[in-house]
Amino acid sequence: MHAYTASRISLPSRSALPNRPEAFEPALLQPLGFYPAGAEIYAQGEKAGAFYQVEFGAVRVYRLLADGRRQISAFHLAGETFGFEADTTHHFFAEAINSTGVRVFRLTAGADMSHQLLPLALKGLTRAQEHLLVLGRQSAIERVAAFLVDIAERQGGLRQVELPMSRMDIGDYLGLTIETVSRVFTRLKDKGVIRLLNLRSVEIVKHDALHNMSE
Amino acid sequence: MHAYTASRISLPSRSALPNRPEAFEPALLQPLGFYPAGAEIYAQGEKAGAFYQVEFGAVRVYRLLADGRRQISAFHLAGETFGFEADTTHHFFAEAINSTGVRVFRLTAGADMSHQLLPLALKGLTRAQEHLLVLGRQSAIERVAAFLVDIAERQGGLRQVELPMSRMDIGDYLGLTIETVSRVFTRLKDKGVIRLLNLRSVEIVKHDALHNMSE
DNA sequence: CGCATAATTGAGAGATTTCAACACTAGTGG
DNA sequence: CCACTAGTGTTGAAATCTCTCAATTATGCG
Repeated sequence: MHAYTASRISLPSRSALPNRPEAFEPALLQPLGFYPAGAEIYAQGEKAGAFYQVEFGAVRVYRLLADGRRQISAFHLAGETFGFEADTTHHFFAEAINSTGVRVFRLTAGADMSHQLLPLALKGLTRAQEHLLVLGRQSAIERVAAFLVDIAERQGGLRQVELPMSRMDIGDYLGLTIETVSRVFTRLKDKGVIRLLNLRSVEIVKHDALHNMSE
Repeated sequence: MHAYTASRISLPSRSALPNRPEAFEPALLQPLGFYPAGAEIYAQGEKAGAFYQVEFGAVRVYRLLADGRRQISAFHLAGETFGFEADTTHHFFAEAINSTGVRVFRLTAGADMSHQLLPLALKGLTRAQEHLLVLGRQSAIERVAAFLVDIAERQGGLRQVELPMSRMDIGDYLGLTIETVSRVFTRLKDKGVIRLLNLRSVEIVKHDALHNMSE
């Protein structure tokens, strides 16, 4: 349904990220999975039993309705963790957005990882609940502003934001169509709030304006 | 901002609930808080350090925008657990919807509750992510259908559903206005899918139709 | 019984979607 | 190196859905 081409966008180095990624023991012994653009990491209904940490690239986690409508519940950038499930079954799909390296942490029957997993699960829960406010109560321009602010913060708060995902991905994350996403980008550009350097990178010119818009 | 009056709706007994509530040790020694309709259980920004289990009644957890728009991220019915936070600070508000009894489990520095909390956090995460699909990609009628199906299941899958919350709460949960919620109820009634026994109780006549609508 | 609150209904306005055309981009192969 | 092509993004116009504003009805508690 979706076909994506690898991009040459370089994400900020891990040390530039606001939240240093956790080091799980024995992290270096865990297998590193490589996924090309669009590759499935796991599917809804599949047996779960691991969690994942993005080394480089980006991941989308989503769910589908019967008629193909898609809701991306989260993007995961370098250093971030995803894939834990309440059940022994995956409730969502996860795909590499572009060339992505993922460290896989298998959950073994013996080892207890509750300590490490609980803060990650709680962080994810807070994120999801905050996103509910965006989807439930914010206008298109507020949603895009919130998205840009969020991504910018996760990339270290730099002026320039690199978007690893397509407009369609952004739309499916924000509950909007690609046309609306595109129109809002144009509106923000015309207002002088952002500059579109190219399709996948945005410069935030009026950081305050963007921030105010999103709350 | 909101004033609610207590209702006389009797929720199903705990034994009728599909998921038996966890028994946390030493549960019976934990204080039982009583909250009248509309009372605050905790506020955003407040110090966290406990989690809560509904004994009777119902709770809404929500977040506000600066201009007063509200998004309810979850309702919690008898037997359900809520209130764990990633941080030491509450990111949301929690209020009793009507007269509600809540068991409070303080998190003490010594005791480690990761084992008990992780599955609850993961369950909450899955719920929130599923709700994202509803808010992001479903129409008003689909949202209300999904809501009724969800509440019905959590009340034991009975034909008759008791709604402890107002139309405004439902609207703020589904990202709709009260007028739209009301119109959708009327539409579902006219289609013969549900019957409105009174304002707070709904009989599901065509369960399959409702279920199909919500997916 | 009566008042305040909550819910329903109607009509018009507004935001986003849909459908359609066009432009741009990146990768391919001549 | 350029033309070609498929995919991606932008823009426009009309349609649709939900919201807003307003009036009416119903409910529940004192």
